[in-house]
Parts: sequence; structure tokens; C-alpha cells
Amino acid sequence: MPKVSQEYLDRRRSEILDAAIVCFSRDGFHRTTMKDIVRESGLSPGAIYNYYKSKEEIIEAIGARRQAKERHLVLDAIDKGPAADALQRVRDAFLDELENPKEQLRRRVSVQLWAEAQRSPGIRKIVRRSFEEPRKLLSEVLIEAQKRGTIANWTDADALACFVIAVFHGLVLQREWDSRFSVDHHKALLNLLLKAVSG
Amino acid sequence: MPKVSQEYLDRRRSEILDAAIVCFSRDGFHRTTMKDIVRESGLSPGAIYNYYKSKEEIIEAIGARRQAKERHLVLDAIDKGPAADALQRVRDAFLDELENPKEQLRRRVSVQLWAEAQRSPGIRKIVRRSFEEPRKLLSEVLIEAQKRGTIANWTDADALACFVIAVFHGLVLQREWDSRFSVDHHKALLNLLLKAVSG
Amino acid sequence: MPKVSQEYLDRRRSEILDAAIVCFSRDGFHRTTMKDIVRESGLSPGAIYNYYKSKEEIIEAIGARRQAKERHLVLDAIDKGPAADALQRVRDAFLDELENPKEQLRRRVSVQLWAEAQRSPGIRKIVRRSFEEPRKLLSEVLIEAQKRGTIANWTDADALACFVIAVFHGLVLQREWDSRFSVDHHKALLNLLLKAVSG
Amino acid sequence: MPKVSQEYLDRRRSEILDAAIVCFSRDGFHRTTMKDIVRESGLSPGAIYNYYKSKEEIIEAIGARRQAKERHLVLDAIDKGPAADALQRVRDAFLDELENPKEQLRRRVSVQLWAEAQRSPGIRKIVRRSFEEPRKLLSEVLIEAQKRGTIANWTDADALACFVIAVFHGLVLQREWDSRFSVDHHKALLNLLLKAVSG
DNA sequence: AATGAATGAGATTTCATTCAT
DNA sequence: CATGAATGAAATCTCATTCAT
Repeated sequence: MPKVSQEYLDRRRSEILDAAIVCFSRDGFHRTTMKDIVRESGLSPGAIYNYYKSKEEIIEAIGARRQAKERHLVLDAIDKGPAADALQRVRDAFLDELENPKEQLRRRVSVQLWAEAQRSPGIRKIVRRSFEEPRKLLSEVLIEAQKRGTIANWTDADALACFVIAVFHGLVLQREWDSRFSVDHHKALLNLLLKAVSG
Repeated sequence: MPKVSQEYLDRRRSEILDAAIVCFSRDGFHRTTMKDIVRESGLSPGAIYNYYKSKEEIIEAIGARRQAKERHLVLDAIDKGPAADALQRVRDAFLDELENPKEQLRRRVSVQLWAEAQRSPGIRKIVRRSFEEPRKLLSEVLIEAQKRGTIANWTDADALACFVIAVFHGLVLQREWDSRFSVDHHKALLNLLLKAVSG
Repeated sequence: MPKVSQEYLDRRRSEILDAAIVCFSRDGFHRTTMKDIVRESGLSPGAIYNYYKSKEEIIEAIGARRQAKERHLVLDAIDKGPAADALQRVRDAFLDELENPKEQLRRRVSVQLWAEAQRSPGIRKIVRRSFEEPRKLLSEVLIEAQKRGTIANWTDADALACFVIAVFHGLVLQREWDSRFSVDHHKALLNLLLKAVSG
Repeated sequence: MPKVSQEYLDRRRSEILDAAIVCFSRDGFHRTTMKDIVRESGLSPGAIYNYYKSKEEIIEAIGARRQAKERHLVLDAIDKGPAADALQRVRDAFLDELENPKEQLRRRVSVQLWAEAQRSPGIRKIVRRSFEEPRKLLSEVLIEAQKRGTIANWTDADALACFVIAVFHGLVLQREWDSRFSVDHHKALLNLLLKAVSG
């Protein structure tokens, strides 16, 4: 019964998720078999089940890791510079990340999470949080902007936050369908909108 | 049973898709078994396989029907009134349809189609068309508007069309996650944007 | 209720068997579906079931037709010339028929009948008769020859008949495996044997 | 269960084939269901599919094992005694083996393999080899006999080999149709023929 | 007699998960 | 902790046959 370090365990867990993401992004959740994940990870079935007690749990863990990451992406972007430009930084953080090849795999899995959320309460909860957290953080940024007078008081901060996220999610899909799709136009149009709502 | 009319056959095909949509929107493609569709449709397995030769083909047929429907939604909206308001009518046609309960089932299935498109070339083709056709039609509407001077010439009509669709798709997701989600805010913000790009 | 002639009915029955033979020789009994026979015959499923009440019955009918044909082949060959050469004529009738392309289809089906005979009592009965009848006829020819002194009395006529048939069946198989396989060598060796048993 | 020996795996594979042969010889390939093989083998469906990836592969494996066995039967018979009697020993090896009850099961399956060879290229290849190998080995034996002067030079060694095999295959069928069928008559007639071709 | 849509039992195969070693 | 052979429920699809028209 070789007791190993927590770090070791965490690394293993993470490796399994990485392998799973490669498989899921290639074949989807349901076409991916545990055998595929076994092959991709180089572990044995038994080993994987020592870390996650079901395939569903792996999917949920991927969702949870993703949600944590997005939270940090927003928080980091907000904290990294002057409050006046926070919104731009968040926007850029997300859009720039879309160019990252590894992120593209993960985004593919995100689209699948949207579909799975419809039938799995566990996944739904996580997907919702992935939306609600950035929504709230963006909302706060916008309210700050209103306080500073950068954005008109008559705008609904929450609605605007949702709108920005909607554009982002729509963009994720369009890049799935056409990988050459440019992010710049959406960026420009978002700018236009922000100018339109600026005091 | 002897030879029946083409109309009869078409109706059967359509009934099968309706039954499948009910199942798919409830449990997802992969959790839905052919047995579920059999039960929901009231037909026998063999009967269903006389009309569609695999579950995959049913999914594709749903996607194709949907894509045809969206095309008509856009075309009808454009043709229904003065060219000057065509864009508003298209926007309203889509957003209003979102309130339709049956449409909500179909929208759930659409989200699944986005996920399936990643692994199935057949579905990918259909999903892409569902994006490309409205994109093109909207683009033409916008170019007309530019000719009339309603929209500034410096805007990129295609990019704007994509942007509007992105907002719509994002909105579809947000309504999945919170069914009380109001469409009005996005409508207002879209209006703002259109004003910002008007000449 | 259009009463038609017996001749019409017989022709239909025969057409169905012909279509079935084409299918069976191509795909085997079990890989051939009734749908295949329907397509090949140009009839409808219902029509076919008016003439044969099961797929099994079609197989049996093919076996029965075949057995009748082989009986006639032997009888005709025996009657066609002087008794002294009857054996040669039977031998040639069978071997020459092997060159007939249509016969080749039917021979393929015969091999399948041998396999089916193992599990179906009905088919077994027919396949046995296909062996027993020529065996008996050949035996009689040989006994005649013994009476005439052409063949030694110490030979076992029945055993020799069986031997000749065994060679023929083995040859059928070898032609299946190599279509260029020549019949002549076996013919020559059979001749040698007959000479060896001649008084 | 952890890693087991190769020997263990080979034994399992062999057990599955044994169970399959029992089923196939009783009901034929197509009337035998995987469930039957499961029951007969005492394994689970999944276990069987760990060893063979389809029913067809099981059939092919049976054919391959059989072909290997026949090859050894011939080789062993040839090597077991003086070259002068090699042909007799091969003949006896095959004919004696026909009395073995287990062999009778396998022979039934062989007849089915002949039928399956018609539609399955994989099986056809194996069946052909089952004919070609003994043919070649017998041929070589006969050529040796010609060199020694035991068999006349004017005979075609290959044709004679094929002839002997044809007799054997025909005999296999006749024993299927009448289990009391005696092998001795064919043996005697073969002897006669060999004498006839002896120098 | 003919049609062909419908039936539904049943076949093959898959795959998430377990547990003896 | 790791292994990987085994499990077996369940999924998709087939196809001989029927019968209302």
C-alpha cells in the first residue's frame, strides 16, 4: 500500500483529464470509450478508476477545471491594470486565448459540455457557474465603470455583461465552423457598442 | 398494406423526427435509445428503419429540417415588409420564435447538433449551412441598407451579420441555462449597435 | 380473384427459384435476404410468399429441382446409347455440365445445400436423395457391366458407384477453389481405375 | 485480474474455438448465436470479444486451426516411416482420423467452411490453403515415388494428388449422409488405382 | 393474386465498470 | 496503488413474415 504524495495524486488526476480532453475533443464524450482514455493516458482502467469513479465524473472534473480557469482568466485580467481598461483586458484575455491551440481542444469540449448540461444536473451546475461567475465579475466591472462615469448610468450592467458573453460564446461556435474565422471584427463591433453605451 | 401516397410517407418521416426531437431534447442523442423513439413514435423499430437507415440519419434529418426552417424564417421575415426594416424583422422573427415552447425543444436539439458537428462530417455540413445561409441573407440585407444609406459604408456587412448571429446563438445558450432569461435586453443592445453603425 | 393457368403458376415458381439461385450463389443462404430475392425476381414479398411459404421452402425447392435434374441427367445418359458405354456417358454428362456457366451457379448452391443438410431435416432428405439416386442408377449400370463381363465380378458395384460420385463431388469443390481447374485429369484417372476393375 | 501468461490466453482462445465447434457442428454457423457460444464456453460475451473481434473471426480461426492441423497430419504421416509407404500412411492418417468422434464434429464444420468460402474472402483463403498444402505435399511424395520407380513417370503427380484429395472430400460428405458408411471400400479402390499407376 | 408497409423477436456487438491478483 | 481480464446489461439494427388494401 505505497502511500504517495498528494502532489503525485494531483498530477495523475490532471494527466487523466488531459488525456480525456484529447479524446473528447476528437470523438466527443459518447464516442470516446474508457479504453480510448486508457490508451491516451498510458494508464490502466483500474488506475483511472482509482482517481475518478466514473466517466461522468471525468467530464465533470473537466468542466470544473475549466470553470476555475475562466474565473482566473477574468480575475487576472481585471487585476492586471487600471480599472478603466478592465473590460478591454477581459475581452482580450478571452479572445487571445482562443488562438491558443490547446485552448481550441478545450473549447471543443466546452461545446460538448453545453450539450451535456441539458441532461446531467451535475454538468449543468458546472456549466451554469462557468457562465454566472464571469457574468457577475463583468457586471461588477461595468458598475465600477458607471460609477466612474465611463459607461452611461441608463445601461443595464448585467445585461451588457450577458451580451458580451453571448458574443463570445457565439464566436466560439463560429470558429469551430470556420477555423480561419477572424476575431478582430467582433472585437471592433464590441468596441463600437461600448462606445455607444459610454456616457 | 399496399402502396400508399408520397404524402403519407412524408408524414411518417416527419412524425418520426417529431418523436425523436422529443426524446433528444429530453435525454440527448446518446442517452436516447431507438427504443425510446419507438415508444414515443408509436411505431415499431422496423418501421422506423424503413424511413431512416440509422439513428445518425435521423439526427441529420433533424438538422436538415431545422436548417430549411431557419432559411425560410429569414426569407419570410425579409419579404414580409419594407426593406428598411428587414433587419429588425429578421431579428424579431428569431427572438420571438424563441418563446415558442416547441421551438424550445428544437433549440435544445440544436445545441446538441453543435456538439455532434464536431465528430460527424455529415452533421457538420448541415450545421455549417445553418450558419452560412442566414449569414449570407443577413449580409445582403445589410448591403442593401448601406446602399440606402441606413448603415454606414465603413461597416463590414458580413462581419456585422456574423456578430448578430453570434449574439443570437449566445442568447440561445443563456436561455438554456436560465429559462426566465429575457430576450429584451439583447434586443435593446442590438438596437444600440445598429444605431452606432448607421450612417 | 383472377384464376390463372397452372402453367403460369409453374413459371412463376420457377422464376422465383432462378432469382433465388442468383442471390444464393452470390451471398449464400443466410446472407441473402428475402429482400434480395424480391429485388432479383422483380416480384413483391407478398407475391413470393404466395408461391413458397418460407425461405426454407425455397431452399428445399431448389434442392428438389436439382435432384430431379441430376436424376434425368443420369437416366438420359444411360438411355442415349449402347449399354456398354453407359458409364462413360454418365461421367461425361456430369463433367461436361460443369462447364456450363449457369450450372456453376447451381453448383455453388449445391455446396451450400451440403452444409444446410446438417441442420435441416428437410434439406438433408433432399441432399441424401441427390446422392442415393445416382448411386443406385450407377450401381445398376455397373452390375449390368459385370453381367456383360466388362467389369470384374470381384468388384463391389455399389462401392465403385460411391467412389465415382465421391470423385465428382471432390472435383466440384476443387473447381470452386480454382476456376481454371481442369476436369480432364480426373477423367483420365477415372478411366484408369475402370480399366483396373475391368475383367 | 492482473496480467496472465500467454499460455493462459492461448488456452482461452482455444477453449472458445472448441465451444464454437460444438455449436457450429450442431446448428451451423448462422443458426448458432453468440449466446450459444457464450453458454457452451461458460464465458461472458465480453470475454469472448476480448479474444475474437467478431463471429466471423471465430469461424476463420477455426478454419486456420484446422488447416494447421491437416498440414501436420500430412507431415507427420510422411515422416513417420519409410518413404516407400508415405502415401499409404497419409491416406490412412486421414481415413483413420475420420473415425475419431471429435474429428467428426470438426468435419461437419469443414463442410460449412466450404460453403462459407464462397462468400467470405477471408475464409476462402483459408479453405484454399487447406487444399493447396496437402496437394503440394502429396505431390512431392508422388514425385519421390516416381523417382524411385514406384509410380509410373507418365502419371501427372499433381493430378493424382488432387484426385486422392477429391476422393477424400467426397468421402467426408458421404459419411455425413450415412454415418455407417465404410471407409474401407474407398481405401481398396484407391489402392487399385495406385497399383494401376505403378510403374 | 399482388402489393409493400409494418411487425417485433432476436442477433451481434459494445463498453463502463469491477475485482482478484 | 496498479493491473487488465472479465462481466453483462443494453444498444443498434436486421429481416422473415404478415395482412390490410
